[in-house]
Amino acid sequence: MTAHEAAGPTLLPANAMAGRDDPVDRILAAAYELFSRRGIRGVGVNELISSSGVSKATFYRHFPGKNDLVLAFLELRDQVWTADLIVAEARRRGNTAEEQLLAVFDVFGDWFKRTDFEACTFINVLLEMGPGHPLGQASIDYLSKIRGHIQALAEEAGLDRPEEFARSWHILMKGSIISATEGDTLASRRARQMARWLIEHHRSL
Amino acid sequence: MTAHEAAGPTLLPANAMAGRDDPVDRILAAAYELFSRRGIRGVGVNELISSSGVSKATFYRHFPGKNDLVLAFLELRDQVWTADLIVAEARRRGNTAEEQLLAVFDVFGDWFKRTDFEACTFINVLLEMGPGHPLGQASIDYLSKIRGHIQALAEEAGLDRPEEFARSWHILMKGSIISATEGDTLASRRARQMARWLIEHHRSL
DNA sequence: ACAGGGACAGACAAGTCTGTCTCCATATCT
DNA sequence: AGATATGGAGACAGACTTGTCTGTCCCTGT
Repeated sequence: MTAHEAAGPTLLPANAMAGRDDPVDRILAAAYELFSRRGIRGVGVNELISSSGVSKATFYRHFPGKNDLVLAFLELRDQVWTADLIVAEARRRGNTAEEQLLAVFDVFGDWFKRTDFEACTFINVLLEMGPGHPLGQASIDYLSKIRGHIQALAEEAGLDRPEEFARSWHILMKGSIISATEGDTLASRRARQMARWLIEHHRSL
Repeated sequence: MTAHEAAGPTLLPANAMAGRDDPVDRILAAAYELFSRRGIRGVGVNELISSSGVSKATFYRHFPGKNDLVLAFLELRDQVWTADLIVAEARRRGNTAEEQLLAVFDVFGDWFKRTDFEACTFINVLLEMGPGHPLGQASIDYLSKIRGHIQALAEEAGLDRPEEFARSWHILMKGSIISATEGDTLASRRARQMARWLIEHHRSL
């Protein structure tokens, strides 16, 4: 076991991590790029290491297996895509909580138009591996985390039954993503319209 | 074997276990069973032939390659699942065209509760292979065929802008399927509620 | 009766995958 | 300086994958 944490604080000089690129970062960057675009089974370890300029031994020193890298990738995707790209951007675009909710589909609209649009990683992995697989389960957890963001916004907006609201809302999000993958770049507008009706019915009670 | 043909309306075609003589039928039956449950890349040719009791030479005599079998499987799935299990059943359950439209989500509700629920094959293959792959394109075609059924019902119901209606409706169908894959068996009810609002807004010209 | 086609069985080729291993260079710590 | 840890490059193993090929059997048409 690589036991180097037993030493005191900052026994490693600062230039050790400042000078070169961390191999873990390079691996994760390559994993994000390749897994997002071509799925899990569509990318092999050999391509992963050659694409990140890391040796195979180094790869397996930092990750016990491919599955562990996928788990790290999903975590990274949750931070980069879910939190920073979707939720934070939607909160930035709207003033009220309701506006921020609807802005999710405006962000989707821009996202759908991107040439490198690659659908939702968590849905992809869930369907690719199945709900029984550990990676499928992890994807389900991250999807429910997305639903948690929606539920939080619904509570801020004072909407009725926020958990049920978030589940219905999530149906619109996922459905529009699949439709966009089919080529319907206007799916975000259709989902946004239905989302507005959903808000109205959770407002009056 | 997986004993699930004993319970009620099975997802398998009636001749799945029957055509004991024709090798093509056996291959297609095994393909339907395995591809539906574990995806395309999750099932190899060797398992396919051993599961159907057909020799490898026989397999390749009838299908030039695995892709051709997948195309035949998608066609079979369109007939068995889309046409017979969903559309025909929904039309049977409702009296008016509007009732038949809403009945789609009632059929979904029963389908979601099945233990062998395996999500929508066309979505699975589309996300697994990508929109650029021939199999992904074929899946897109079959998905648009499903949308055609919805559009036809919308026209029978005299709804406004039936093509746009069908696209929005399809978002609800696909989104609820993903949610059901995550474990939300009540996704059909949520989608049905939103579907009702969609009908109302396409009724008033 | 006999020839031929279809099907079964399985070896085999060529390539893929994940994961382990060795060899060597380099950089830091004692 | 010597010891230790980390990195790159790549050979290697074993288990896959798709697809081809060689046999042997059986069933059917003439």
